[in-house]
Amino acid sequence: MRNECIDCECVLRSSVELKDCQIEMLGGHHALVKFRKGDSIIKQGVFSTNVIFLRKGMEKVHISGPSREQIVRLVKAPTYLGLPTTFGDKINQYSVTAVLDSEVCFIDLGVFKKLLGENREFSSYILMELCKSELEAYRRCASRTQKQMRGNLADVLLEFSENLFETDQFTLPLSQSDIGNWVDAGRESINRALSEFIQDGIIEMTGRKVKITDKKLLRTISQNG
DNA sequence: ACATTAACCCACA
DNA sequence: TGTGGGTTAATGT
Repeated sequence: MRNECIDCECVLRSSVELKDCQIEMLGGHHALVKFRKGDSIIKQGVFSTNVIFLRKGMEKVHISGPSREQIVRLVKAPTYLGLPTTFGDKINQYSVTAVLDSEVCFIDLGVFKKLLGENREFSSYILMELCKSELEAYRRCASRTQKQMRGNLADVLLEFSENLFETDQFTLPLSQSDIGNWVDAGRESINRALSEFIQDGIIEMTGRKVKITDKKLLRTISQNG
């Protein structure tokens, strides 16, 4: 039987050579699962002993706050999911939900820890990823609290076009109220701001399809906020 | 908050 | 397999 871990990015991406026996171990203790958009992959408050690697798709990471659900960030494949939540605590501290059809691999935490112990490069790669992600979180936190809504919305659009989809034309995977939850705004404000962007010729929209026509202006809005 | 539209499910032909 | 009605979620103002 073919070991699908051999060419999986969870191994390749780290640019780390796992030993054959380590790949074997991974192969024997994982489960590949497909999720449709809207499906919940990690549920806050639920017991978990798996590390999850996202092979394909895009997910929103969200946490239930004092009064409402807060979207923390969006991630796309390939990446690990739930490292902080499975290492830090047996109970998930946040939720992850697919916003596009996705493919994920559940890896037993014990096996994952064993890999970290045996393979120094692998563990330093993981450490690096977590550091980058923490820095990113700090940056976003400062930026989001200090910027006006239009600036934040501009950031979201730029995020989609530059990091997530890498095109100027894409289909929003989130509803407007989700975007509101993301940038701390009501859905109506989002709607109005989007209309303004259209008026100003910055974007074109058909349903959820977005085309960015004036990226420079969008950047300006993002900067002065 | 309200009106309009789109998406979805189900019964029925 | 296709169509109308009824319901709900998303959107626009």
